[in-house]
Amino acid sequence: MAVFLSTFANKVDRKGRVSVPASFRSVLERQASSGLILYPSFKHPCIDGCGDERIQEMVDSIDRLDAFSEEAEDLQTILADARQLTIDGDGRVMMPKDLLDYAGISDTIMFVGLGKSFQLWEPDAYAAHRDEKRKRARDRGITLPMAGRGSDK
Amino acid sequence: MAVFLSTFANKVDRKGRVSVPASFRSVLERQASSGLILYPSFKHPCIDGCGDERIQEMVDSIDRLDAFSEEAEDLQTILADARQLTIDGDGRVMMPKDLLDYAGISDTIMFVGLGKSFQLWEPDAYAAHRDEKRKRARDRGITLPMAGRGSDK
DNA sequence: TGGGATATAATGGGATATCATGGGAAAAAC
DNA sequence: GTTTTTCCCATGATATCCCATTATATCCCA
Repeated sequence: MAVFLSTFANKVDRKGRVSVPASFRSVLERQASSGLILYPSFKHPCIDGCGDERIQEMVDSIDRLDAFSEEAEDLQTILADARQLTIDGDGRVMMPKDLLDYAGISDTIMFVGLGKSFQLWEPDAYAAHRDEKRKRARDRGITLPMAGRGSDK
Repeated sequence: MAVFLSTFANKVDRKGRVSVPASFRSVLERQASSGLILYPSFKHPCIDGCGDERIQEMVDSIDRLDAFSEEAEDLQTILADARQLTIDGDGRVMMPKDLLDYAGISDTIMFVGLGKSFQLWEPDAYAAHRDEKRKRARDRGITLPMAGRGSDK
């Protein structure tokens, strides 16, 4: 599997560990990711996550902006707040407390696949967020502008 | 065969497994699909399905949008709700319970070929849906402009 | 063109492997 | 020396693999 797909609800144990969903692990391994990178979302009360590949792309993208622009500075805060977690032999990571607090997570984490990246949510918050997004998508009339096809025009 | 055609009714066994129709499997294999992707339909009480190829295109398309745009977020909900199922040695997949619930499926699934994709329906719901669609097509007088021909202009 | 023989398909069930999770002990940090 | 982290093993649930059975479709040859 090459992309982060689907959602998974896993438990945070008393030591602060969580199992990374097996399918997410296989995506990360394929990226030769030495682990997994998390940072607080600046749009939502959740945690954004990805592998090394994606972070590298983000760094390159930011680098392409004007060096001292406000935009570049804002985006650089993502890098400053990011954490690199190593996955242990059982497929788990230690969740930093401040990130859990930021997302309002207590004992269960929703892993949400978004293709090239993923998010971690508190289950109820995610349910609300998902409903809102789906509703908006439906109201607008969702269309998939597919790459590499005539309809893409 | 290169496209998903015809309809097939297969049983969901007590373990939640279903045989993917052999002709659908051969289409997926031709795509080098390691499996099959399912997600709840936006428009109907049924499950949409396709191969890896199509999802990969979708991910690439979304990736081309601005990383934190609303449009990208709406489209990502599809990825979050999608499931990748692997086809076992006997040509079967494990159906996730929530998808079965969404489509109201209990013990029999209708596989409906739609060319480049397909749908899974509860048999009675599909019969009703099919009648309605056929009736509408007849009332309107259906026409099909074929691609790649003079008439296409 | 029959009509039996041989694939292919769908389905069922038991054995095995994988995954998520919990807890203890060793190692490292403070 | 106490706390925190890392490593290792145990467990239950669930998915996966493997084999058997049946039905249908395809093939082959008289």
